[in-house]
Amino acid sequence: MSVFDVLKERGFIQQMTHEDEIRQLLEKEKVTFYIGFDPTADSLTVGHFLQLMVMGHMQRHGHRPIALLGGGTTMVGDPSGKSDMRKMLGKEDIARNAECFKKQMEKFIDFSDGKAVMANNADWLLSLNYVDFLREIGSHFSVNRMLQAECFKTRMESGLTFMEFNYMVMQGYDFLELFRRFNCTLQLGGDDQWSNIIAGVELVRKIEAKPVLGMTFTLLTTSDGKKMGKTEKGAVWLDPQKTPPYDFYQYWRNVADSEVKRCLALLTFLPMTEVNRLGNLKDQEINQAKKILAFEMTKMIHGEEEAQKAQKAAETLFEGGADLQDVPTSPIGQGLLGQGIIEVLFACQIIPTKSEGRRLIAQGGLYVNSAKVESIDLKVTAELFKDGMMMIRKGKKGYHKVVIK
RNA sequence: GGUGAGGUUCCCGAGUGGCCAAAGGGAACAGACUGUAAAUCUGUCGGCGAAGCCUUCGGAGGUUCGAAUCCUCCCCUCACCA
Repeated sequence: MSVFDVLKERGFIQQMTHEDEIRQLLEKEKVTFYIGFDPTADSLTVGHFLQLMVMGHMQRHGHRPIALLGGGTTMVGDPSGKSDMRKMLGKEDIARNAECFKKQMEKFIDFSDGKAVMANNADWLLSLNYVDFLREIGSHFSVNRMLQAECFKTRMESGLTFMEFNYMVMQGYDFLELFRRFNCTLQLGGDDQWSNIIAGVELVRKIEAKPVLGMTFTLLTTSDGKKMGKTEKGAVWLDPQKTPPYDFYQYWRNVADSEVKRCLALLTFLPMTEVNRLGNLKDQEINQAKKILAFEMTKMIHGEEEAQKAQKAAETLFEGGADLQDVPTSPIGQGLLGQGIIEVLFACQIIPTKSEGRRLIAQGGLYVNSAKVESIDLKVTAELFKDGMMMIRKGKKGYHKVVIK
């Protein structure tokens, strides 16, 4: 089975510039391909992870991935699919973010012995000469055509700066550079990158007269079209500092029934027979599939040990048990003893404001050691700490352990 | 640069001198129902609080007993024209 069939079967593929050529190429040759990642934050997200899964599948079938860090393109910012211009990032921030990306990627992709390449488009974009670039590259782009591009559509109403308008040209140029440097003949990316990918494919074909190819993958969205990987706290990050393994596990443990199969196919390496079996479970049974999804993903990203911990903590809290060791914990100082419950929760950042704490108690949504808090006047005393800890439950699933420092 | 339309609480969007912490919708949170799911229903949804107080409607001033609403200047966005 070629990697093309694998990607197709698992539901990755969205659009292709030349379907037959891509299929044949992937079956017959070892292909060097690239996916670009713009370091706009200091951690990758699950959206990036989907791209890394693709890289993983490709690499397993002997193809050579290039992970292209957008040190140059991030200076400009991709307008695709965004309704507003992104805040401009400084060079130092971008470089630091790129380092973070790099470290995280190395956990999933094997970069040893040239099995994969890490590149950064800052290396060629930042030193470009404006006029030379316009003459050599800009002359191959038709503004008339660019304006038709899907990725600018939303921006044609709300406004698009010339800076961002050039993003497509820069990404097109990336492909040309990678083709020249590494004989990279295939660009992959999320479906929001379709316009940018076409730009690159056409540019290389015009200048080099070589049949390079492009293909996009499904975006990680829920069935009603919303982006997945978002929580009330923001994105689901791969960095354990930003999204703790327990929260990460819980996110996937709680995905909607209708997403389970898709997530298993896209975000794990489980064989499709298993994915189909698990994804077709019904009612209560499908919780098994969610546990496996959550465990597998946590394992890939945070390691087996963390995955075990997260799973154990979750089972203890939701299914009963004694081992509370791995539940998220907030330490408090001695000085908070005798204070009101709201003060303590606020200090632990379990509640963002005191008003919200009051509201929570008024609505009966706060529990201390499994007992509903009836009054906002409850004082936190030493008696509430059993075995040195106080269990807080916010709503149905927000568990926190509070311990005294 | 000219002309026109705008900038409202997380988002969309009403509000054009007191009844406005500001309609409605979305998101979010809590409760009921459940399977740590979805859908549905109910409640909450600026902050601090016992009442009450404080901060908010692009920014800075001003008029007024009283301004998101009126005036002045400034900043920004969009459309058409140049």
